[in-house]
Amino acid sequence: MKKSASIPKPSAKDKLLNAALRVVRTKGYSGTTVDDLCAAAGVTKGAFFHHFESKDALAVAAADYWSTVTASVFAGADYRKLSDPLDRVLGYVDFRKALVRGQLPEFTCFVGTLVQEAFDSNAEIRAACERSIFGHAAEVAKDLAEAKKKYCPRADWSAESVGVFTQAAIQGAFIVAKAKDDPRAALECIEHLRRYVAGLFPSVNHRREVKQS
Amino acid sequence: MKKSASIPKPSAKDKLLNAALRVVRTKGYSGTTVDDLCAAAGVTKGAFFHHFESKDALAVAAADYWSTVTASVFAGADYRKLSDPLDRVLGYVDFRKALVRGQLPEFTCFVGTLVQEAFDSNAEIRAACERSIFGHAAEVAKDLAEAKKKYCPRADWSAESVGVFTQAAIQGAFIVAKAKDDPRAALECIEHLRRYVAGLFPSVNHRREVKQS
DNA sequence: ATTAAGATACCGACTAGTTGGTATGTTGTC
DNA sequence: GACAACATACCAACTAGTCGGTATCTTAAT
Repeated sequence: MKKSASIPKPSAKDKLLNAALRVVRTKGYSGTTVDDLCAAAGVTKGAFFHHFESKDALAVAAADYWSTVTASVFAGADYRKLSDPLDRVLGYVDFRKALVRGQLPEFTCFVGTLVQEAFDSNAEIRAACERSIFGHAAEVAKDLAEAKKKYCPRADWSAESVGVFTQAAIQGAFIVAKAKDDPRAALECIEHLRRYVAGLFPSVNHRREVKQS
Repeated sequence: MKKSASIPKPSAKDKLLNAALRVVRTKGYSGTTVDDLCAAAGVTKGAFFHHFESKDALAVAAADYWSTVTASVFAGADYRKLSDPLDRVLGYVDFRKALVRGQLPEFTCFVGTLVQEAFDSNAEIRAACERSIFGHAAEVAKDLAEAKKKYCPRADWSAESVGVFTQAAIQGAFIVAKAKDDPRAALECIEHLRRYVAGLFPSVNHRREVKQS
């Protein structure tokens, strides 16, 4: 769609999408005005409505954008290089912990925030959030399925379902962290998630947590 | 604060609080207007601002109201009568599953929805949500602490932390259900939570799930 | 190489409708 | 008649979206 070589300077569209991720996670979707987004992106309203039909259309685009941004973050993470699938699964959870840094709006989930507000009012936004969350869950489930096949093929849980649960637990971790205004609350929750996932492989002598860079 | 005997007919204040629980869970907090709330409650704007200083003040009151409503729901549930603390803990999780019925806005968490939007913009709302979530988590932690003392006093997890995690997992379950627009996604997540909690007591031969009325 | 012509990207003043909140009644009860 | 509990009318600020306009980039014929 757009040549990415030579860094042509960020377009208003890109700036608006990035601004949306930041501002919406801070103020919520309804609480974010189009003017807020334009100001944060450093563009005008004309630019906004040149690139997006409506505020809701931007939300859909931003959710899809979030999917690609996060996909590349996880694709490039160190734990992906581990050869053992269970190492990758636990490495994923540890990586999620490592991502909990800085202020809350910097590490919480854009689509998780968005879907809370839009699930009932806009079907297209909800669908975009579903793609993002369940697409990511499916990636986690791939490693889970491999690990299950290798270590406990007869276990009575499905990789898909556990993959979704990892996402739920992490989303919930963000909510309690917001309620307490303390990122450490999220970390403790993700610790429990890790313990649960490790416990799904009772035959394995669990290695220690892999430190993330 | 208010005498509850003899059912004197619902005041505008009560109607507004109940309307807030319903409407905010459907449309989100910023997406809900004062007029929406007045219409849903069947009262006028004058009544609204007679009882509440501002929309934000109503949010705080509604969060505290949510705390009392939910506290009485759980206090009156059958699982509370079980004598064994671990039975009560697992009965709690099963009860949470049983509450997942009807449309999404009917069983999702008011304060979970609210804090997502208000954690950064209004400290009093956030604090009210913290009281609600962590107060409830502490109730769950009471039974967890008793169960731990009875069955595995030397286990390396704290009842408080697990109590908070139960809330996180349930909040996350609601988010994935909203994303998928399917309550069953929440049920599957709560199943995983149950498996995790049960697994914290490895010495116990786990009984089957208690059916809820 | 120049130029004409169209397309794309962007600007910012403007508008119609909405929003939280206010000012001023009215009603019933002690 | 004083006070609480509402109701009605209204407003100033804000909000999503529009619209006429300009700058720059693409294409292709000369």
